[in-house]
Amino acid sequence: MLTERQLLLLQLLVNDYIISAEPVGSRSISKREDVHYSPATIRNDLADLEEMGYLEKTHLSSGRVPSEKGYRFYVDHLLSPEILSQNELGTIREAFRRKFSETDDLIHVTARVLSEFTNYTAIMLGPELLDMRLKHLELVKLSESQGVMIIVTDTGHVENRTVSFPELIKAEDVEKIINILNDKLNMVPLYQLQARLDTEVRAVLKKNIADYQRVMALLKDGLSISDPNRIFYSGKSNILEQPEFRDINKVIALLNVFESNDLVRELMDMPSGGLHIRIGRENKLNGIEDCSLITTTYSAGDDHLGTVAVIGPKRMAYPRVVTMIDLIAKLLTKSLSKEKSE
Amino acid sequence: MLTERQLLLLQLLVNDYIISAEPVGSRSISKREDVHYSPATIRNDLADLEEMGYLEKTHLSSGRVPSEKGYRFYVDHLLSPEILSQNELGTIREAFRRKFSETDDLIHVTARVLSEFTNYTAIMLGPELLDMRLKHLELVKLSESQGVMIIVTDTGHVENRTVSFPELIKAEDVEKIINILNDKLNMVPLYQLQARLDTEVRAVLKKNIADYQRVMALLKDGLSISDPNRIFYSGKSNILEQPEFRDINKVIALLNVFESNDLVRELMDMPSGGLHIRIGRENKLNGIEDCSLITTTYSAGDDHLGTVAVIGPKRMAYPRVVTMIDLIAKLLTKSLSKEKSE
DNA sequence: GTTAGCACTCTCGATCACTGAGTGCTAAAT
DNA sequence: ATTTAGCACTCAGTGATCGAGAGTGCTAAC
Repeated sequence: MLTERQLLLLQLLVNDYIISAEPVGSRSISKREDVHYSPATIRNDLADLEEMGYLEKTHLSSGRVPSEKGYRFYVDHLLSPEILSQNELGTIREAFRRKFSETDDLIHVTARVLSEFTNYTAIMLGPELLDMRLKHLELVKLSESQGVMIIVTDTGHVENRTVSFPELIKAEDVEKIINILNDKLNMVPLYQLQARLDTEVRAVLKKNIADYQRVMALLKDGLSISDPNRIFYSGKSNILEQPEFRDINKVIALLNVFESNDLVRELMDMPSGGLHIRIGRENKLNGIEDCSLITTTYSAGDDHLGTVAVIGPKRMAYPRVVTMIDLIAKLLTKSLSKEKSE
Repeated sequence: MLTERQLLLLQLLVNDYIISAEPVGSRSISKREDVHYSPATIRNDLADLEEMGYLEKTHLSSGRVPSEKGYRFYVDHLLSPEILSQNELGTIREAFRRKFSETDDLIHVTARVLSEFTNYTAIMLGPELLDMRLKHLELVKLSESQGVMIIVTDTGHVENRTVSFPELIKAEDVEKIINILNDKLNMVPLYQLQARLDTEVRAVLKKNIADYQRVMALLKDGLSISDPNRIFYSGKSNILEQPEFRDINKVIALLNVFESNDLVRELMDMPSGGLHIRIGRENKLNGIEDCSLITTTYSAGDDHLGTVAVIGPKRMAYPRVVTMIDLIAKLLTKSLSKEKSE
């Protein structure tokens, strides 16, 4: 168990280190106004904390730096969210007040605000596409042989894919097909589309459409939703201003992670909704051992949850980021639900 | 005027420097098998080339490095495109052979191939949205008050935006409106949509729809195309492996440029189609004084031109990149036109 | 339990000498 | 008239050395 004083010292040390990025020594802690222990006393406690694994030294006679265990303890027990100034709060609220013509737009703005107010990198992950339901289908012919299949989901998300038309299909037939589909597949979850095509649509098509087998092929093709949800970033270069990223190789490793959507999706995959903090190696992913990730979820109507995250160095301003990401996820949720029901 | 030997030396020196990234000395040039001049002779010529502004020294007694003027001369007069191995050619062709469900997909793959085979960063800029023509409009109601407006262009590009519905508008009315719009606005360039709404649609709506003023407001809103064309990147981290980017500040400057779509669009704006090479400061943009940019255009049917670019250090493997970007732009054009007319 | 004092460790920056690569210039060779 | 050999000179980079400064651990006194 940690003594009161040790708790205090750990907290002060982490706070200090977050700001300075330099190993913190006993003397500099003891100089603070709110501390009236001598350097020697502090040294003893720091030595204990180090022995217990909460602190580390960069070399034999340096000041201390929090270990991952230390950060973990800090965020679990010593973290008090930062209170934002009225000023900042106002600016952020203002950013969400304007009208957004596209959902993508709103997501972009959210990412930008988050990265600008934290000075780290913001990552936005849309809700799982496959969980959405079909609201409307449309098939537009572009030329004799090519067309676009458009899928609108219940959240207002729009997917599109190019399809090649069987030759000589008639315009009325296209209309008929679309009507059948919209009738039969309304509000079906996207991941079931393929299956329902066989069970519910095939028979009707057979009855109504001449060349129904080719049409089925076209539909199968057009309704294959493999496309994963999109990922947006903002402030990628912010993280580079952190002193821990003066080493180019770390930068390369990090940017490589960002370039792989799969990795990022894996990285942001959390066991439940709400706020999560992953520190350093707790992220099971090469290249970001020196980063911390804070995620939370936002909702895009009903139970469609998206994820918003901030990634920065382990030495992250946790109090501020926690407050910020929480606020911004709530504002985003509000904006999205307003769009739906206003 | 440059002598034969000077031309040769300039070419050899640039080629050498492109590979080694180190200042090139007279001795190392003279050691090549295809050169039989002594270091002293070469030194004299290099001194002349330097005097004429084609070469520079990093310090008084260092080897030479090409100046921007030197690179310019090199690409204008000494550049012979690299011939790709059958092997590489095959792999690249193969990548374009598979089926793409979305145009975006194809663009992504193009960017990836280009960055992987050049080891620099690829940038893809879609055709100007505003030049496209309206092929099909759709208005989908999501809830009582919200809907999605979908715009399909003649190239198969799909745009969408959320709109708020006037209360109590009837489903048949929505259908009527859409029919009118599709009738009146077919093949109108997107940049004219707003204007045509007033001149051609207003009167018809007035006759047919009860609450026509509110509907007009909705349409005005939904048809405002301000959204600029999208930009894709691939291999952002490749460029960081170049020794000239060991300085973090250059990296930050470059990534900042990448984060601003406006800047990148400005950067890639060329006076004409076809291949362009911009070296260093020829790019009028802070942050990329040390980069070269090679762009060319691809076509997405008719006269919709998009731009594809490779950005790397001034010391770029020009012969290879020129060959590569040319090949890939052609393959992309072919894939896009195949999609339309196959 | 807390603090003062002291010897010890390690980093960082400055200085210095040395090496190697490269140049410019002059005079000899072709 | 070119081309080349020879030589003195310049400069970046490396490694060794040194002192200052910050910090620690330990012991003994408060």
